[in-house]
Amino acid sequence: MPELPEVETVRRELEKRVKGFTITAAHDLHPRALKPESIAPLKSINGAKIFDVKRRGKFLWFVLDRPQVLVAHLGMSGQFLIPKKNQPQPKHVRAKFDLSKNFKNKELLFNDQRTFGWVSVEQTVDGIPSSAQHIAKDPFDPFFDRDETINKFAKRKIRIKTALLNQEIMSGVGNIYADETLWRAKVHPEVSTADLTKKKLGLIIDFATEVMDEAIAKNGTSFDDAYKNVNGESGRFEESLAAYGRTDEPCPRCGTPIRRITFGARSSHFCPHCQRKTG
DNA sequence: AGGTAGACTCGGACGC
DNA sequence: TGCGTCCGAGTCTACC
Repeated sequence: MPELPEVETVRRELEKRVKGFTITAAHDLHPRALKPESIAPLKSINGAKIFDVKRRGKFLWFVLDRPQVLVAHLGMSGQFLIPKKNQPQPKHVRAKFDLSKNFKNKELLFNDQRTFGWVSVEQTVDGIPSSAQHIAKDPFDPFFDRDETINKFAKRKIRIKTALLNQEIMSGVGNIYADETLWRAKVHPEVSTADLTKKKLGLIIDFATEVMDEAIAKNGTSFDDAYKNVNGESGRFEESLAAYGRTDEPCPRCGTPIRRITFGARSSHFCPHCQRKTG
């Protein structure tokens, strides 16, 4: 599932491969591909040159030679793919962008099996697209404020796992990296933010940053092949997961079998020995 | 108003 | 083999 490290991997690859190209033709090919809030049809960006590819949390957008931006969210299974010649067409293409630069042409596909992803044409405010205005800065943002984020966590009275998934407190973390973060921090996912010291909350932020940084270095996690980079390759962080998806396997730290619980229709994996509810 | 549950989505896994 | 059911998970909405 694409979380920050996967979206950042895609962003970097897009920056390399489509920056400087002009979108000669953009097509949406599925009724839900274009976000209903899009201020214009996709074809309105025909002729736009891509200046840059940016990201906040899990939101991705293309800066164009005009005020509007092309925004994309990968949802659970969205992929940007640039297929090689003679490669079979992916199965769930939701949008297609014909690109051109100096008589060189390529095709950028937005592929999405579960259709939770979308693209849209939007205005920006302070450089951030309208659909991402409510999304908090992620820890890799140069203006990310660690103390402010600690205070935002501390003001809440919710399970720490739920808080980590809340993109309005700190963005980028999804279910996989939330479990990995809490395993590293030795904090039970159901502990209330109100019962954690500011020092501990700071450590949790630091571990989240660390685990996502390591995942970026391995091009992300491809847990179930839903996530692929632009070139079709998988990430290599899965082998480094300590807790997520490792139910009944020994905790890499103490050997106790990893447990899986569910709340809020989400699964949480943790070590019952290292991550206690009390203490 | 803050917190939580539920809806949306669909292909793969699982069970009978 | 085939069919029905469950599962996952980001984000938004509705409800308490």
